[in-house]
Amino acid sequence: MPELPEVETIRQGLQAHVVGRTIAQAQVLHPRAVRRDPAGPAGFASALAGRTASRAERRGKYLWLTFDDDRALLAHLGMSGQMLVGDPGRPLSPHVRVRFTFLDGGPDLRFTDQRTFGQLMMCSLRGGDLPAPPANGGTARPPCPPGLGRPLPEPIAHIAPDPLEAAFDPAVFTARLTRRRTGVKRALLDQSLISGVGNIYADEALWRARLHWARPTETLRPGEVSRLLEAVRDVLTEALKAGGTSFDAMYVNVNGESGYFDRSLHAYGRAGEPCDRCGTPIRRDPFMNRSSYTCPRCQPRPRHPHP
DNA sequence: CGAAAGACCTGTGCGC
DNA sequence: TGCGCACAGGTCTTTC
Repeated sequence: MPELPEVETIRQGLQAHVVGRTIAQAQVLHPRAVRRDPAGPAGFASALAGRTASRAERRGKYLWLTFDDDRALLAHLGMSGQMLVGDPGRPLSPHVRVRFTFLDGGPDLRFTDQRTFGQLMMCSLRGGDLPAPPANGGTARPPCPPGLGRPLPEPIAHIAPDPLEAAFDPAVFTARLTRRRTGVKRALLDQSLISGVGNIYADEALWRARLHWARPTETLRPGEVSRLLEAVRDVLTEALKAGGTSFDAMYVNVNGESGYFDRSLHAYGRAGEPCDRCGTPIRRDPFMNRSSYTCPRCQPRPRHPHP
């Protein structure tokens, strides 16, 4: 599943292979892929024809291409979304939802999404200081400006900063987290509190921080919160490092199910296998219509778990 | 505002 | 063989 590290890898791929090229045509092959775009499939397509992206940016699991008039193409990959760049003549797989061709006749871009939870939409950028134009039409600006208050797509104004961006404030996060009345894993998955973390990396971070998923947020001590935050940062950074080389060929397979981080997983999906720290079998619990994996010894259930 | 449940999707693997 | 069902799970919407 594409979480922050996978989405960042894709962003880098789009920056390298799509930014700076002029779109000839955007073909919507499945209307559900643009269901949130108020202009509909035809409006979406006509809004993109002839445009040239200036940057590829990301917050949490969202990524977007910016254009020079404060409009943006916003993308979320959902559960199974992929961005594929390759020979425009290759066969069209059945799950391609949107296809972009370019005036240069080079590699096309295909948004492919088996389970159709992902989506694309055109939107406006709001807030922050608008980006200065590139000095000489090149890549003068960093691809993902670290500054506070950078412009964000309007539809994701409610998405909190992710822990790898400069706008992330640990003090603000800590205050908001401990004010919650819920379990710590629910909080980690709440993208309006902290973004970029999904079920896999939530379990991994909790395992590293030795915290149980049902631990009530209001009982977390400052040291535990900083331990958790460090674990989240570490797990995301390491996964990014492990996957960061997968988007450099002409045929670019940028997907979230690559499993390149599988070998490094300590908890997720390891029910019954021995804990890498203490050897106790990892346990699987039902959680929010999915699963949580914990070491019953390293991550003891709290006395008063949040239901 | 915050918390929780339901809806949205489809391919895979399992038991019967 | 074939059928139903649990499972995978991120986000938006609705309800309280």
